[in-house]
Amino acid sequence: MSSTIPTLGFAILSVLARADSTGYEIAGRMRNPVARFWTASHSQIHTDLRRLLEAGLVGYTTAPGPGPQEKKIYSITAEGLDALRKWVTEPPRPQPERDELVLKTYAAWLADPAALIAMFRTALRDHEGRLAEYEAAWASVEKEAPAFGTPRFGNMAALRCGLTYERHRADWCRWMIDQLSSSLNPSWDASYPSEA
Amino acid sequence: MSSTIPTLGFAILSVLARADSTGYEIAGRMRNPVARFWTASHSQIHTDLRRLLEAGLVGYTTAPGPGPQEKKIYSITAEGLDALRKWVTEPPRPQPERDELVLKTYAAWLADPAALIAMFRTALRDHEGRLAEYEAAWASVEKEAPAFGTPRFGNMAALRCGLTYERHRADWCRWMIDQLSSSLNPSWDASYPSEA
DNA sequence: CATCACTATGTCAGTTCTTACATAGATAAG
DNA sequence: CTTATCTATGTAAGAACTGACATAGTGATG
Repeated sequence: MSSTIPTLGFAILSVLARADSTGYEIAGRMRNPVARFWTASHSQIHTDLRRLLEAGLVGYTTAPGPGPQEKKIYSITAEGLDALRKWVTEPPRPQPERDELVLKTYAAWLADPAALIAMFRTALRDHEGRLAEYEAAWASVEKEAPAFGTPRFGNMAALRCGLTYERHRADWCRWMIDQLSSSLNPSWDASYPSEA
Repeated sequence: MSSTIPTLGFAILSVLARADSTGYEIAGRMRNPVARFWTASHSQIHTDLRRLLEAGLVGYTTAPGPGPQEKKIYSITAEGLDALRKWVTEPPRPQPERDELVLKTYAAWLADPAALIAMFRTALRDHEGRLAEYEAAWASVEKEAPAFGTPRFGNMAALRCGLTYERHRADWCRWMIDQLSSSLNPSWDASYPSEA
């Protein structure tokens, strides 16, 4: 084929395979806790929707919209579903690892430990917040035990990854805070009253 | 300032803060296990090095090179070190989460479980391989217990993150394989000999 | 002796993505 | 009554990045 579908295209198809949506709703669904793994701005989603449309992988019906343009409710076509099914089991291409916090960590030896502690505490709070969200969602999905072949199975599987990811991240942040704290006060391990 | 430094610029500075390097060497150091968190192609690194040079954050000396051009050994300037130090403790901007394997997982309910198992087994092998690398590196860095203020502290901290990340990933892949296996053979939990 | 991998720099076309701009109705909060 | 937020679509400039091309010496493998 002349035009290849970018990964975002498949992310869009993955959303549409569950429910017909407007471009705006697709963006929202990708920001939702269970599906927070390929976020994109609405402008990029609109661009890629047009390409999916040209490739015949999606279609749409119109409805009156709030703005000057009509609202377009997109749905996946049979060809789109085929393409998505085929793509799912293809080996993922090696991802470029890009993590700003780890990069900062790599250069952390140059900076002020106290400022670093503050930064990691903020990161820890974020991760703990998301972890709580995921754990609540997990509790309900685990009881349900969704069967393979239903969309809820996909939710559960992605959620499981998010859950253990946030756990690992929070643990690592705590470890960093510990390391940085003991570098501020090297005699922490002596732990006897300072005003004896 | 008119031109902002992209994150890759700081990744380059982080490498140069440890040792003077050619553009080629920077790319290599960013591919190295301990620093696998902001990879980039050499073409992008050359582009950003020129911008860092224009901003006065790096300098270079030349030496005879293998190709038609001279080899340029870059080093970080005092201004570059200042900029890097300042950047390190600034809160990281929210990262766009993009994970192709998790995206495939979200759509996994549409595909063939056997093919998915094969895909996750491959992913598991990759993660276990990197985990073994990281664990070996960790054993040596832990004995050393590098002090804050030395580059080895940065190595240790980044390595720690990579280590627990690969652990979480490998665990998740194993969990996925279990889930998918039991969907293939739903009576696995009965576990009595099939040829009794 | 040929071929391959490694070292080393650079350009260029094209893709992907971000950010800002532009429009506009409904609904809720202050 | 004003302001903000949510719904909803789109354009356009520019940043960031990929992948292919181009050049060329050294050293190792076969």
